Amino acid sequence: MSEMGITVKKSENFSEWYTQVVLKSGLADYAPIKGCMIFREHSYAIWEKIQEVFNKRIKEKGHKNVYFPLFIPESFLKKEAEHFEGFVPEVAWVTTGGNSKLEERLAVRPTSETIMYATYAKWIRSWRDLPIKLNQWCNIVRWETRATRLFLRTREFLWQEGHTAHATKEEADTEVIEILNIYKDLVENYLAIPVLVGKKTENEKFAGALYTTALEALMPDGKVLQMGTSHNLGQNFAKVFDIKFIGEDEKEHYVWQTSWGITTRLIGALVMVHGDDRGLVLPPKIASVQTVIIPIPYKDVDKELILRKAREISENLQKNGISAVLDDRSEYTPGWKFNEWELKGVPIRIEIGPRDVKKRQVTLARRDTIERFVVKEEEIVDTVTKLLEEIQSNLFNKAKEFLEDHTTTVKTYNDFKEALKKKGGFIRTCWCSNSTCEEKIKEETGATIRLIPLEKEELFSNCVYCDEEGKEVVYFGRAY
RNA sequence: GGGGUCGUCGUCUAGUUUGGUCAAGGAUACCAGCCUGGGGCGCUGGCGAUCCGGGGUUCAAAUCCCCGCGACCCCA
Repeated sequence: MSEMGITVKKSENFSEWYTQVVLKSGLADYAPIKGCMIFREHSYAIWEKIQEVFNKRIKEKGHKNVYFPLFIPESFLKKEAEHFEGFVPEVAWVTTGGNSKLEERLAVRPTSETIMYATYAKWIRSWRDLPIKLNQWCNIVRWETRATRLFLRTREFLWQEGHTAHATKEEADTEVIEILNIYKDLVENYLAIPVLVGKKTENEKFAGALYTTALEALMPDGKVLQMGTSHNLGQNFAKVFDIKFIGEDEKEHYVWQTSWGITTRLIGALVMVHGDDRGLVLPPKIASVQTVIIPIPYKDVDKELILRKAREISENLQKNGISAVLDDRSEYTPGWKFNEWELKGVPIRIEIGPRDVKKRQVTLARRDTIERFVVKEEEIVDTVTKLLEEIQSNLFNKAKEFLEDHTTTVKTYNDFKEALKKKGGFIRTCWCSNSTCEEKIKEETGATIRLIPLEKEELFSNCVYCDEEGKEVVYFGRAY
């Protein structure tokens, strides 16, 4: 047996399993630069699917896509002090152009607030210029010094960053929540990954924001992964970049801004949450190939007949909006193909051999459960359509169950530590809102407050750390 | 942030402990030819590695020492 398949079990060595799935399924490869990766066809197709879904949703809301420069002058980055402090440790700098040293060094964007907002200041004069609702899909560089992981933490990654400017705080608040909801819909209904949504604490918020909201998902190893963020920037950037408008009241006002993003990290989450010992398992709605048809020809039977049937099925599926690939490569055996497509996570496999042709049927195999059954020819489209939906919801439900199983409510610090150690996951508890307690807990356990739920939950105890009066219910966890 | 492991044909690896047997062995992939086809099938032949890079020790280095580069794992 070769080393082509996954050689470790997800349950036995999660890290190693993850790396193998990513590499062997053809999602990604290492680049010859430390901490950088290659997004191969398979992962880029997933990214394009994410783009497709998200673009559609924000365009419906009136957002437009743009592209701003990769380089940001140092002076821009420095304008908002908190923002600069937050990002400077991991900024990559361009100091030389050709043979000449630059007068002012340029940051390779770690995020584009500053370069975009310098321009917003130029564009905005009147309340009639508002709101501005722009988004860009681009690459980002953050010079990580910590250990990097494919998709999860790399020095360069792809993302989408939305940047809006509004006349009032209320409008900005609404924007933040609407985007958060679009993210939740994308992640839960397409990627089939359940999330918790909420607000970040002061310690965890975006550098320079008024407040940050986020989606957090639970990975099978009990660690928490942030799946997207949406910030209300308040007027912090408006004040330093001088983004002002004359309102209907004939007075001068600073704009209220938001920014929000999701990254290619989502693909890493997809691998971790749904993958199994055979490789990737893709939710049908995000899979670029939803069905693969594998003809099984024998020497003594009419190969053409089988192929013709296979083609017919493929066309029929595509006519009905189901993506299908006919794998008619004669140089590989059916068994070989089964393994390859399973590794790549294709939701449904359709086998068609002499047995099937004779009985006017096909054999279906679903990737999520590895079940196999026979379907009559005329029922293929209906069955596949239903099965795709079923796989989609099955994946979500399984992940949801895991999330619920691994969310523990505690009242005491001892229970907190025990739950974290034994199960990991989310620890739901009460907190006094004092950042000292938050920091102490982080120091002692490595867990941080991932979220304060948007809809306030009813208090049930004192602060889990200091035992002073509890002010809010929060969710702790160890984050990636 | 702390600790550990590792780097040998495209890939996975044997060899490193104890320097000489290594002009580096195997498997897989790849190429040619057969055979096949409902789970990575089989047979024959072929191609393929200045042992991650640099320096040092030595009569002799894949093996020992130093520096660098890169990757992985574990813990917080």
